[in-house]
Amino acid sequence: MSLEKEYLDITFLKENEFVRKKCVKCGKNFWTADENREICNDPPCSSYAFIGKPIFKRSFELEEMREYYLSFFEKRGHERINRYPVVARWRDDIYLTIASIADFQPFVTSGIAPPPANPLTISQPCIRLDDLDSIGRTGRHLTLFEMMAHHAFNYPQKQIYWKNETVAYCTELLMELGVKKEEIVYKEEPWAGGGNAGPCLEAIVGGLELATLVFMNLQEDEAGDIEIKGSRYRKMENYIVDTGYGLERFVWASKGTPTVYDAIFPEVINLILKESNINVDIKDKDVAKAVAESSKVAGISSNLRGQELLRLREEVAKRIGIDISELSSILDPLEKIYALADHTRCVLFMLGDGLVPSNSGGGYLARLMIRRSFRLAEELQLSAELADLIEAHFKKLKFTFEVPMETIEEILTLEKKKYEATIGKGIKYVERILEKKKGLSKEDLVELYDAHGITAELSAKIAEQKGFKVEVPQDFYSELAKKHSKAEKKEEKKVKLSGKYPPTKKLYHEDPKMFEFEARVIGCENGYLILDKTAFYPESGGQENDLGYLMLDGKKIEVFEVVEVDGVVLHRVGVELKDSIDKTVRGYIDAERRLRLMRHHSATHVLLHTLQKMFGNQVWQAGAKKEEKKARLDVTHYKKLEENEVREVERLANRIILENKQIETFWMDRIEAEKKFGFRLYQGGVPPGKVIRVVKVGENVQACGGTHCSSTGEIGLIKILKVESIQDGVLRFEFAAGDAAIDAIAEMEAIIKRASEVLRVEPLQLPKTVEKFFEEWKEQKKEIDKLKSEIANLKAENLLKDAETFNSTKIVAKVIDGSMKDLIKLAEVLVNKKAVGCIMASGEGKVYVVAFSGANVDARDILNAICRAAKGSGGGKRDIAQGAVEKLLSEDEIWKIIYEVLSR
RNA sequence: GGGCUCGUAGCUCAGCGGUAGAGCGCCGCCUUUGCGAGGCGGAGGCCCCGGGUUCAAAUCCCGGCGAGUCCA
Repeated sequence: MSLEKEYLDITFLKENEFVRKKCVKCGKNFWTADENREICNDPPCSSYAFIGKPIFKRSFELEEMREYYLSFFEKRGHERINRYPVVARWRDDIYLTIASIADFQPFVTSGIAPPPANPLTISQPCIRLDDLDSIGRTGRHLTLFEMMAHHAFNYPQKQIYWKNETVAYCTELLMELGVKKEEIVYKEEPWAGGGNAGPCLEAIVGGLELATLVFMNLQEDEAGDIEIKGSRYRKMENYIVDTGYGLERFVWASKGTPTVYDAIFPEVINLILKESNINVDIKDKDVAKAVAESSKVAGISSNLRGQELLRLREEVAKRIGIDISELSSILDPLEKIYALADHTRCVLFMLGDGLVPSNSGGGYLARLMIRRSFRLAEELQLSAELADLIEAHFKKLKFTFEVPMETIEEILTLEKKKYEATIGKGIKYVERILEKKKGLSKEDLVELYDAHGITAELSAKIAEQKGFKVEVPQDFYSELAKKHSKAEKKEEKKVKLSGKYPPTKKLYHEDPKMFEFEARVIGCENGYLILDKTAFYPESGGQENDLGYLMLDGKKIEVFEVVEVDGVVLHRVGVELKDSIDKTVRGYIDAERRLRLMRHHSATHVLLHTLQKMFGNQVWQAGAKKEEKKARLDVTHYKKLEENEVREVERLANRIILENKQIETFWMDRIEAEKKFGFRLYQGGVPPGKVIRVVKVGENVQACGGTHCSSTGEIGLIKILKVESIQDGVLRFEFAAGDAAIDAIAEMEAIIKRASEVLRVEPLQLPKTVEKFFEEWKEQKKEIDKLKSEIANLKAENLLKDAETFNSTKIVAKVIDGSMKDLIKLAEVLVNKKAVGCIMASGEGKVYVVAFSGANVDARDILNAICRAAKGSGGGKRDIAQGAVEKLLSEDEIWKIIYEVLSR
């Protein structure tokens, strides 16, 4: 089955003289009200017609256009929704918000949770980093763009609107903006992404795709009967209107500027021009023409890398009749300016929404963009700081961000320091390789980039400055890709249930201090017992599961593990109890353990709140675990804490405990909760469902399914045990609360006590004493070394006195007491005195041998001869060789062997 | 989340199974009216930690800790 017929029932198109045609160039279907149109108008079938000739009746600034759009749909019954953050914290499959529909995946689109409004309209800032190389070059690519959208979520029992209305709205909007009906083309292009798919119409005007109207009604299913782009899909029960109108493109189309960049942030472009050493006048007619032609040509090309880019330039040069090198001298710097203007806007949203730069995870994407910006700024010899550009964007955009400009500036300052350190180190490294190898191989370039962050281009530049010719190979980046292609993904193991069970009633939510309960057995599978209700807390939200036992028919059954699968709580008992179904059991929970876990859970909320209060909104929970003995909390933050800051955190957290604030838990409509408390609710991830459980600890509010104390006083105290950075930008706090804190402190005390007992000093004197001992130990070691050298000298003199002479060389053959080190020291002295010989010493169950030669014989030959005679092995260098043997030889025997070697 | 690189003197690093090194910095002496510089000498090392292999480990292998970097 195909999607072909999906387009035929859009009566609006037929009623408004739109007819379906097949593009004579690409062969794809499109709808047009222009009876003479033969091509779909989508590049490459045609090229931009709006540059220099705006397609709307007036020009719009970003905020005007956004407001125009949102109020257009508001007037037509849509509720306006505030934007979501660009950091997609409610998703575990993507780091960044890539589309407006991403706001509502997966719970709203799958029907588990209702949408915040229906229908709704939104202008959602989105970040896409897949076309990084194209940014600035194509005139249309942006890393950050706003996707204006209206969405309608239809369910079998409740339909809002579907294809007809959607196409009608789009047509009305465009016509209201001054586009003639005949200029609009709706191109059929099936859409797929994120596990969903559906028919889609692309709205194209003047060769520019302005909007995408997706009718999402399919979901991925191997057994599905519809195939799109290689995957199989089946119909969904609910169906969703997912539209995407490119705000920046609308503004571009309204202005008809050479590039989208000129249309949306001319202020920043001008600022860069002013602060850099580029003397290209973008207002100059020839320059504008070159840029406009470049955009047009790029508009009809999809792939823009390497060779393709060169061909694009040739084409542009031919069209406007200038030399390609002249064209490049205009476009090269301009493209960098555009890219920098784009990148800094993206960085503003990333950091503003609380992303902390890091060397891995989502934070890496922020660092990637920041470093690219630094590189561009360097190439443009920009005198302004990145923060200046970001502030210019900030002032223009008038958006509100969670993280203030001062913090963004501080982060950028730190990032610059790190970047400069990396480059500085890298340059030295390149120079060292050049020194050694007199050139750079492809492998060197790959390693320099992969392990040291030095781009191949920079390496080549440094090499050139040192007088070496290095070419960056064409397949450089594919070589890299090869290195990285090995990644594998682990499947999370989940218990599979064969039967169907109703969701378990969770008694632990009703009363977190219920440690005994009665319930009915409703199932038993693979050693897991299923009850109709339970007070056993299953492992979730980083809180470990409860332990305890069940009483069934007077027998005690231990519960080893508790897990939750799709709302059903499973008690692992390790035995099959098929005949227990419908029987009543009584459950007993290990109360001490649960209380400790509860204290740790509440303490985690207190600690997180304290950190956010102290360090700002970029602090987000990045993971947490609550165990019986201790808990840990990972948070994002851009710098390491000083010892006194850790103390302060501990002090403030404990103050909240002293204030004995109330801890409330309640269920709340998720939309209402989001509106009231914002996305900061979702520190520990996003729970599914229409209503969510909210935990309020003092001022701190979080969505959380865990068990909690009833007031902060019950936590007792919080003791921070350790703060470490598990990766750049993520701090891990290990701490203990209540009893566990007392235990942890006692443990530390015991260690100190033991140490002070050994050293026989008061704990207060420990640091001083240890330092003193360490210093003394080092000094004594040096003294021993010195004495040993002196002894070696004396011994050597004695040995030489007694030594026999052979061919005017002193021969030493001796058995002494001493360690391997002593023997080698002695050998060193004797070699300097031009002696030849071999010394043996027995120790630790084996016999050490050292042979040495200060004359015309190889010490290794002597050693080998000894080893053969005394059963052993060894090796070394020409003047000193050492080894170990089984048998201690007599001095006569040694002498004889040396004599034999010398006589050869 | 996955991969890679690196932890040696105060700093920058070399050594990569067999005697722990260089440059800069530091200290002393000589030279110089002084500064700069030069000459001679010297101090300064748990070779990140723990285990293994080996006659022998800074060096090889495994684990940990720390730093850096690339990719998704």
